[in-house]
Amino acid sequence: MPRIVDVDVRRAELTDATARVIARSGIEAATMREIAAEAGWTTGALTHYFADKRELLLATFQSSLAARRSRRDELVDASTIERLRASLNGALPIDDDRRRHWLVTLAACSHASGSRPLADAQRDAYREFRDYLIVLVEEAGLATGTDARHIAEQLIAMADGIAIQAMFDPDSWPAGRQQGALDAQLDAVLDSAAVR
Amino acid sequence: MPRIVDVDVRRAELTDATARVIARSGIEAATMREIAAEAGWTTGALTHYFADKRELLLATFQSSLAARRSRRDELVDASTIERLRASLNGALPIDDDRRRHWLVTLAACSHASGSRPLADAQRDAYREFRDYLIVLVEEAGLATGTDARHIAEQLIAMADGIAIQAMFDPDSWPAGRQQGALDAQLDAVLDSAAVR
Amino acid sequence: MPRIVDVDVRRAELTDATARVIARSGIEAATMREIAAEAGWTTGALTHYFADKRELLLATFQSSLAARRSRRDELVDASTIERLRASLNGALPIDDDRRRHWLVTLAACSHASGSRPLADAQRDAYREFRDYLIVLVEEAGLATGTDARHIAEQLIAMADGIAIQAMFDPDSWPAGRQQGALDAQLDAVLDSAAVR
Amino acid sequence: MPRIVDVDVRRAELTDATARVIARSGIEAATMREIAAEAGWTTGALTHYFADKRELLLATFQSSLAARRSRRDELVDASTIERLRASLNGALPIDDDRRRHWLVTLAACSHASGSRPLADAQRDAYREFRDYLIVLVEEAGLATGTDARHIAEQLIAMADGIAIQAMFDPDSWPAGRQQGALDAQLDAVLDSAAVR
DNA sequence: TATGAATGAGCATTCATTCAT
DNA sequence: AATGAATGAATGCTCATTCAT
Repeated sequence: MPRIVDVDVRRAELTDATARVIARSGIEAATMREIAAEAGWTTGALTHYFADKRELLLATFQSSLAARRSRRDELVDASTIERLRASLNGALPIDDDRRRHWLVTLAACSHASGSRPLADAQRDAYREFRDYLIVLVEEAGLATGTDARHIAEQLIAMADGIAIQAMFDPDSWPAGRQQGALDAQLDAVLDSAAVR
Repeated sequence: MPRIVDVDVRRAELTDATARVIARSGIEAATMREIAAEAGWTTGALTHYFADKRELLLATFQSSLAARRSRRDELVDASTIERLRASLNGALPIDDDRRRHWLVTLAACSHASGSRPLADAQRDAYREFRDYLIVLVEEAGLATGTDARHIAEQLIAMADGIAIQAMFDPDSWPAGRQQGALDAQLDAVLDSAAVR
Repeated sequence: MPRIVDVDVRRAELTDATARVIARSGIEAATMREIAAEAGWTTGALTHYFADKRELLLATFQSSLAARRSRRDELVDASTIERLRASLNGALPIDDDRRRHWLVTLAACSHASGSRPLADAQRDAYREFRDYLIVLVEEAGLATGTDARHIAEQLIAMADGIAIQAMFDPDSWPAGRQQGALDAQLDAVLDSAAVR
Repeated sequence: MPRIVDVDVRRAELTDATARVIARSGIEAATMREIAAEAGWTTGALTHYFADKRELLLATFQSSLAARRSRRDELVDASTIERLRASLNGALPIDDDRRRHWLVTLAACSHASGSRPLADAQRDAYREFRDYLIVLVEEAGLATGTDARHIAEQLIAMADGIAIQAMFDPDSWPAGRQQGALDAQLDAVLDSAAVR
């Protein structure tokens, strides 16, 4: 039983190391050697936990997604609006973790053309997030059905759109500006939905 | 009297081939051999036109940007609002060209951590687009100064946000849905700006 | 508990293989593939022991020098004059080992213009030999100070001069002729020094 | 008829350029492109004058030898002893031309294992020089027959031996030291021959 | 004659992967 | 479980050579 924990811990160490390497030096520098060195192991050790590199990359991407989800789910006690706001905030690259998540996501995206499982994981993660937001939108009484979906999609677009700009031009987009822009747009959506 | 070749035309053929390979098979499959084969040349020929792979990738990205800009600038005779709408539409992956541009952009993004010139090119392209939109926003009388900038940034966020979703989940985002979502949000922005 | 390998032994195997290839087919034929094949390994294995080709070539040259030095130092019990004679003999290409050493040295020399470490190694090896001979010349009571140095340099010139001729025209210079010429000149030097 | 002169002039320009590149950057840097650039031509032009690289290298070596011979033969009016002294001096790398000749010679030597014509040219050049010296030794009345040959070989060994040391350690062997060492040894040989 | 575009084999090197220990 | 030696295919790139102009 302790062994099982060990394996998961070790896999997490390795996917974290992978994410750090990708974030620091780009996907092309993320070789098995470099990742192993970052994690403090040898290349051979990696193969005990991941059959091959593709699997490691996929696991890294999924681990990054899981971390984002778990951050989001910590707020289970907050109000619906607060959870809405917080889960959108989670999409902004406003700290190292979130910035790393975006870098891993973009790396995965640029490999997705060549890897079906990666493309599927990416699509499913997006859909999971969208569905999560639809529930919140409905819970908050903003809209229902197709309208709720459109609002959820609009909210994701807002957050992702700001995030992409911040990734392209970090100097122009310090954390405060990102959150300010997101809050302003979110307020506008909430207002117009409330009016209706 | 050597064989005369239009260097710019040849370079464009090669960056186009590179973009096609990246879009079709992902950046990791974009080897010099594969690109050469796609272009109908041998690897050695590539080095006549690009010193090395990094230069080819940078040129491919810049060529993709230039194509997007030239599509945008064709509308020089249209009204300000039409040009606004069209230039945002240009950001949506609603046809093969635009979809390819996004794939090249994301590939460049995942390499930017390891390549300063690529990161700079990406940042500059974003700023150029933002500044272009600011002018349109001011021309359209929607806002001036900082407000115009914020609106421009909001518009980009909307378009890029929809685009990213469409890249992650193409099946959920046919061209019509993308444009519908963008138009709806754009109308909301225009309305709220008009009210003020 | 990985496979245990004596790194120094393996490095020596590889530099020996390199020297054999250089001697047999010339430096331009000494490719990583050819060397690996000569050693009975694959190219990838070379990189476990040498970072790159330049390092392998430098190590090969230094190994060749070390072998020559160790042959020389075996005669530690002999008389000074015998050691003098023997160490000069070591410079003549009178057997496969010594001939190979000269070929490696000349190959290194022709690469030295493009490789500072190689040029330095060559210069240092020459100076080490000269200083070794100076000590012997003084020990033998032939001369001291600057005179000892000039005699040492003259002795090296004699040996190297014969060696170079033998390398250029092996057919005219069988082992016996080389040693005969060297002995005759060495005797003349010893005589004239004794007279003084 | 003027064309024929042109061809020889052009070939000489090209072999000179080759020698300069070899001397400056080592044989491995002596690519066809580099040589063509050094000569102020394009690679294609080289093939008009030399069938392939091997032929160019061989011609370069022979041109370097011819230059050395022609320097030697300018002294046709001098005394036998002066011609002896001067022709040995010609072997010392005491100026750029002579130093370049040695670098070309050593480069050729390191390629000779892989090129029979180069090895033959080298051997023949050595024999030609030896025979030239034998004639001078006999003319000078120093010795005849086998003795003359041995003296000639000894003189070459002296000069080449000093030259090799000067090539390995140029800092320790300025022109003056080289000539001083050669003169001293030459005097000793002349004395001992005169005595006999 | 001279160009320089184009070739394609060959190079050093990298890398994911395997496997004996 | 973990090592690291070894593999060998694949990569980016170089280069002598060819050839249409």
